Amino acid sequence: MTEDRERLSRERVVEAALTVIDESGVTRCSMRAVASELGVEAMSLYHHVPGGKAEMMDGVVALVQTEFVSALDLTGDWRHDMAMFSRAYRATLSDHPNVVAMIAARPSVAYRSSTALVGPLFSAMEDAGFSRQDALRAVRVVSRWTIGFTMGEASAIENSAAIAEFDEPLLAEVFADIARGEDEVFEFGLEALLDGLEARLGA
Amino acid sequence: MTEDRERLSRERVVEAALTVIDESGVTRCSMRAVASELGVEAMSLYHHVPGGKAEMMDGVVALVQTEFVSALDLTGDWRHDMAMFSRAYRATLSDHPNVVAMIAARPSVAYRSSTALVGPLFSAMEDAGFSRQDALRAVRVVSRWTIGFTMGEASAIENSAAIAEFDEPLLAEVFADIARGEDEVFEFGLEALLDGLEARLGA
DNA sequence: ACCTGAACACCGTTCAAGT
DNA sequence: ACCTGAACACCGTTCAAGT
Repeated sequence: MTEDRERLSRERVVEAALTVIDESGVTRCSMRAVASELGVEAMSLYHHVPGGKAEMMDGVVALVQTEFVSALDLTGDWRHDMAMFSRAYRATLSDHPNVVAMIAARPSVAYRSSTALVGPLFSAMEDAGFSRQDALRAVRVVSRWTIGFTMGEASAIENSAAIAEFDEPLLAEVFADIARGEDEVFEFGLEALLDGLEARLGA
Repeated sequence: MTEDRERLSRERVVEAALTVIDESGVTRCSMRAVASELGVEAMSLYHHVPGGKAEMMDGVVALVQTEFVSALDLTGDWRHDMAMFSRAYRATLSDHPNVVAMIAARPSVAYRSSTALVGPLFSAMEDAGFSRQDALRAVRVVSRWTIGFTMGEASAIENSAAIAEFDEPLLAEVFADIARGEDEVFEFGLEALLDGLEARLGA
């Protein structure tokens, strides 16, 4: 009881929003629901998140992004670091599947929370011989590949109930492949992409 | 006036929803707004879209997907067809930027509307020497890469107002690169990915 | 300074009633 | 068969009022 009476803060509001999203989905994350999670009235939130719901949701994206970036342990080897970035990103997003779509829709918020990653990754790539421009492109390509992949993954798992009901044999095969698990396909795509990027080193 | 009195149908409801989404965004696409677009009351829609808003939104995804798939002109050369698929997908999604996130969140609906594409593409890849499993994986990897890329693109353009306000020099550079246009980065990523996939032909 | 009650203009959806 | 008015249980947000 006394814990609920703890002082409200921007941080606590955003954390409560993430909790609601993880447990009940983005749709259910209303100002009223977040307030109730904190044992408070909806209107109280606006004192700590003046921008309203939009700012609160941006805060959730930044929180998840920061969590993941600060846990990275970069080595300076571009290919290793890029793969680790992609795998760790996917792992974090798997912990918060309902946040993936929010991140995908807010690239500027996501980039803003990723300075600690982007800098060292650029350096590693330029040290390896990539041009500045190709390093920029590569980071963007791998980020989006990872988000795109994980987003499909989050939705596919959610929709697995629909998998069985295909009479079209090819689609049934596609969905059976999805049901088998995504790890192999993720590694397949990641390696293909990194191979393709590495080939650009010669040119 | 008389046009507005035209008989309602599932097709007209879904088309009206797409119009509202294209013009005003997903958020504004309420049952009431779609009904108003058709000169009708919200409750009338339920007679043609019994599943309510969810079914209507699924219908919008299927409509956009079908539009794009039926316009494809496949050649049987896997690399050419895969590139064309990705480019055409991106082009269609650029015409409906507000629909991208909806598609990304409904992979099963999207696949269901893509039979005409998936079949020939598999054949072309198997003819070229890919295993069935690698063909499956490749299609999924390229689909998701394209969706992930286009989704970031749609959001980045929307958020371009935020580009200028970076004091962090690296992020400013990233956003300047984004502002320069995405075509080059798209082609860079697509070619890298296809190169990586082609390399799997040897293994 | 921080929290809140009441109110406003919206939602999706149900259901009984109209034609 | 098709359309609709009224109603229900929700939204985000404002604003004046409380402490």
